[in-house]
Amino acid sequence: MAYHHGDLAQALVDAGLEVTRAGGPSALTIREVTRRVGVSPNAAYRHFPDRLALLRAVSSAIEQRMADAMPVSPDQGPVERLRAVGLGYVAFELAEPGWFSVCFFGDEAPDPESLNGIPPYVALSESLDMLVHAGLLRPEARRSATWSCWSMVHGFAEMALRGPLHHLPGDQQWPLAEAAVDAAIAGILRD
Amino acid sequence: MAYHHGDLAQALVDAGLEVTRAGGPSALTIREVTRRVGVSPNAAYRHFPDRLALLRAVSSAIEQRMADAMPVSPDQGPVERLRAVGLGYVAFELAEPGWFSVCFFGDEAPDPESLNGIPPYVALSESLDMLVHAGLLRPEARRSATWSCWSMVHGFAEMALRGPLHHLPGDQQWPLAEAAVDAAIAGILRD
DNA sequence: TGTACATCAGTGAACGCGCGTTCACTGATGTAC
DNA sequence: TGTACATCAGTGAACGCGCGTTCACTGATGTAC
Repeated sequence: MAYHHGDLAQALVDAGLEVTRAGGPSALTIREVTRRVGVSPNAAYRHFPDRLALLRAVSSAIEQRMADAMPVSPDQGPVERLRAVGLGYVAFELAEPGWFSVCFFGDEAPDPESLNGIPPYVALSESLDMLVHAGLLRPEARRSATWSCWSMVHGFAEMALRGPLHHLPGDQQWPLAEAAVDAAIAGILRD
Repeated sequence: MAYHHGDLAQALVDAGLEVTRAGGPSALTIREVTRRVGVSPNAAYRHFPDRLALLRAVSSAIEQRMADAMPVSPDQGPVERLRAVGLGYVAFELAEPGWFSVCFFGDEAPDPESLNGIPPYVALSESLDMLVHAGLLRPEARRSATWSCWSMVHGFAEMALRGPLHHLPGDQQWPLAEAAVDAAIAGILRD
């Protein structure tokens, strides 16, 4: 209605969330996003210098939603907590594969420093700290355990989303996900 | 030299191997591949009905190379064998990420039946069978163990290739890969 | 063995697509006096 | 309070790109008699 949109930047990010939800990072194009908002393509350049800048803004918005979608209940033992974090990760990646790709496997990999701002990484870290504190995980195995756990859940989600488990219906995927998470946990615990 | 190329189909597949090696499945375009062979774009349509058909042919060629690159030595115990298979998988994916994406995570996921033609899957299967036979793996856990192991190695490779371990130099990645594979094995074995 | 002819395997030009981005512009908004 | 003017936030058209694919074609090859 107004010639000036009001908050076009936010509207573009919202549209970006829509398109990446279904199609991942490559689905975000300046033209499609502006089309959805009902604005000319180059209007976007008033708010973002180029496509990548818009994609980064969308990525940040997704990280926020990820945090909201993966709450941790505090009254759990360390093993149960780690299990919940792992299954939460798989569930979120299966539920929102497009958004997931944007954050972790888009055009640029997250660098080690920025990991602390990424909710599932923080949740994983805390769970492992609790395991060490409880004497269930050897301190010197703490670091590699991070990557073993993350590898397992992410690998499983990839199998289910784009890999050989893709053809399996969801209710048959889930028990396999649980088995994978349990195997990862059993594999890192102190003998 | 000859107007008729001789074996254009094979030449196109070879060029496809080149481009996908560096750029993965999306790097395979009719125009780029024909350009490399020095032939007009539509010459490809004499040999392949469309782009996807060519991509499939390239994918088959890669599977063959994968088999050659991952030999199994027969004089190993089942656990050592599984470990070697897992580390071989990680090593190949790290060495040839582009090719890897073509086979497992290209435009179409491999369906369950065709898995038996895929070398690393076969090697994994055999190792797990040996574990069951040796009494180290419960038979009813055999199926889920397949996916747990595969998830771990694939997930780790993704972490190292495109994920948060990307910035780590290779010699620091490898111990983490070994820890991940060992965790997967320990996690699936009979308690 | 020679030759007519079918077929095979290419060519060159073009179509239509969607993309990111730039250009010159204009109407709406806010602000200084 | 009114007004001149700067700035802001859009528009519409266009450029150049690479893509898959199709069209009508032509030179090379092989084969039947």
